[in-house]
Amino acid sequence: MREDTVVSKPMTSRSARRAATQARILDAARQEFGDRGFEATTVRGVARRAGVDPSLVLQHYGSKSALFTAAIQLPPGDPEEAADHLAEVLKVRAAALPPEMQALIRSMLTVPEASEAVRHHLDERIDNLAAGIGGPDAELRAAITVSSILGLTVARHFLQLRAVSSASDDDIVRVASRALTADLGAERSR
Amino acid sequence: MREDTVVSKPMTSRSARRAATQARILDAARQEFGDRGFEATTVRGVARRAGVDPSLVLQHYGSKSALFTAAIQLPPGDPEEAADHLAEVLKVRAAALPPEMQALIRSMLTVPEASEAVRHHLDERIDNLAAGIGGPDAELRAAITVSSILGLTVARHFLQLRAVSSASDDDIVRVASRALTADLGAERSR
DNA sequence: CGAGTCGCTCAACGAGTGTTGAGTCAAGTT
DNA sequence: AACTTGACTCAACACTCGTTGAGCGACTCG
Repeated sequence: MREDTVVSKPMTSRSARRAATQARILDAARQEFGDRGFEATTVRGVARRAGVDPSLVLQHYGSKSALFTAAIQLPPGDPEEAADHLAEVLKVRAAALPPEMQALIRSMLTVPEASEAVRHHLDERIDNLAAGIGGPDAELRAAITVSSILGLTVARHFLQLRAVSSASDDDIVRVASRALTADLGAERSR
Repeated sequence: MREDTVVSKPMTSRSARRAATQARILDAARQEFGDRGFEATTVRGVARRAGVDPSLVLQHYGSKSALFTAAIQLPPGDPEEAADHLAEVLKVRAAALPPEMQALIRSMLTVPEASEAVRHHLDERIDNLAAGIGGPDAELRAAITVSSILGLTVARHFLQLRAVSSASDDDIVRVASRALTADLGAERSR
């Protein structure tokens, strides 16, 4: 009910310490989910990585599923600022995806909740992009662009395809930007 | 089932019958792996779907992992004939992916063996496509094209993105072909 | 400084898993 | 017809999982 913003009590010892371990558990969960996926991740494994007893994990998050739900929450500001698809492409540059994003994508093919989250996330981006480009088949072309970025992300960060792993970051961004905007650009410049 | 046993063929009852149930088990395995992924698929579930005792599944295939290996084998002729990337795009048309392909893709993010199989499969296609288009960054551009097709496949058959699920098959093929060949086409028509 | 709160650990349960060896019974062989 | 083969089932093992309730012990507070 009430948030723990009690000024009279020292925040460093009790509540802060609990919040710290809670955050440590969440971090461990994101890494485990991101590395192994939902099914192969065990509560015991998360606890081990966090240096904590397995039961404590459930005292904090209730269940493995609830822990997963918490682990795949994306920071809210992130997707909005990237309304431009070019900025999306640039995200491929990062050597490693943000942990929550990696956890989300890793399980998107096997866990309905993750699948739905990715679907909504991408649908939103498609709408934003489609509104920007206009023209016939705007939504479909936006969907193709966004799907391509998804495929590129999977190929690079999860499958490690040779051609996209050996190439430099700059090359990927340059060539991918040109390829994915060749169709959209024609519409824009006229 | 009683009819089946009594009225069955007098030709080869022993080996042929065993081969038939082996094939039935494999089909059931492909569906289960394709629907749930490797981890969530149980030997008991496969056996139930095949109408067979769980232990028989392992008598035929040795282990769950070996069964998975058998289930994700792609027919050999298929990938060769699709050297042209345009034909690849057309594969998106199919309402449902071939069962072994679906099983393969479903687990590609969580099972190393599946991940490696997809990686090799796509690397091969990239090489074929790159050899065909030539020019600077040929391999990288081919990789982007192939990755885009992967993303489109995932978006359509696994995530069911609104824009690619609601659109007609023909529209997808038409718009996707144009988008993905816009960059390559310039090089071709030189 | 003693009482109590509370973050945390310990030990255990029940369910479900992959896997195995022995047993069953019809099909095939002599 | 008697015997053998082999496809298949039954029952069980060993293990890991998520989850739970009781208990410990350090820290907080009156």
